[in-house]
Amino acid sequence: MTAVESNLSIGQVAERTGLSVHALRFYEREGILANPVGRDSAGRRVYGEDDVDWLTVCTVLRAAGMPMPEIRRYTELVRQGEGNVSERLALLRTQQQRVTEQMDQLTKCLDLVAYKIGVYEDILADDDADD
Amino acid sequence: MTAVESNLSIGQVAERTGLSVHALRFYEREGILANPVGRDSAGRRVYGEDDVDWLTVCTVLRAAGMPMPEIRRYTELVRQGEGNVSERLALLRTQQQRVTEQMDQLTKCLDLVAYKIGVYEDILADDDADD
DNA sequence: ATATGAGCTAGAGCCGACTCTAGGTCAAGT
DNA sequence: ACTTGACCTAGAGTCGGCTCTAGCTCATAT
Repeated sequence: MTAVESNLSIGQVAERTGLSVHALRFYEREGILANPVGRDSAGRRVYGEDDVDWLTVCTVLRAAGMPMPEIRRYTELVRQGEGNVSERLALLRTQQQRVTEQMDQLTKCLDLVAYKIGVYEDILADDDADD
Repeated sequence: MTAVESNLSIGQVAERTGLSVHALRFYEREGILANPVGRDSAGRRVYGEDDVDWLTVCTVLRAAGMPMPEIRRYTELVRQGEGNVSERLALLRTQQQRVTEQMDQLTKCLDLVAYKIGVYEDILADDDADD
């Protein structure tokens, strides 16, 4: 059994994932949780360690620009279980490509910026030499 | 003399830079052009080759997440000419750091995604073997 | 008993960076 | 003469991803 129930409050999950409590509620509404979040007797959310793990994956994907609808779709597929591996694969490959494209752009920018920094550093060095 | 006046229309600049004509007008309003764009007798914008060059730099910076206000500031400094090299340097170093941070996140995501793709590929391969 | 703090829902608001619309000018082609 | 197409301005609208507010319920500490 993989029932790792550590019974975390939304605040604790926020702390662990770096997401705000607002964002966590928002993510739930958006269907971005592998298994529906439980509630205690007072209606408060009760998260498990596995939710934290899933949310951590999601933050990595989000930070790399994967759009919410795709994350939601991926979440649905995971929730459904077996038998949809090729769709999951397709989503991940799309993301993989998105990431490599961004990398290219960042590299381009880094080259440009490094070059310009070099130029400006030289100017400053020459100015100092003039003193 | 560096007056490279090729007299380009906004449409031609859009084509060359990949920006929309809307975006070009927006950028002008935002002060994102090294030298103020000229107008012809009918009030139409007339760009030079150097504007295209500058806009190209800007798109690279934008694509790497440099915010408009910083691009505007950088543009102002370039417009002012000499004597503000260290502020330019500071802006570029900020951008350099922003870019490397993004790279880290993308790398993290790429690792995760590549790992998961591997897992799913194995599953598919096993399924095929079962046939 | 009451104040504090964490949580709840539904829904409004915000921010950045465009994008689009309305209503107009102008030059060239048919 | 008139249509087409590229351009103009001012300003409104859009979209994604949160973020915040109002008004509420609880449990715990003083």
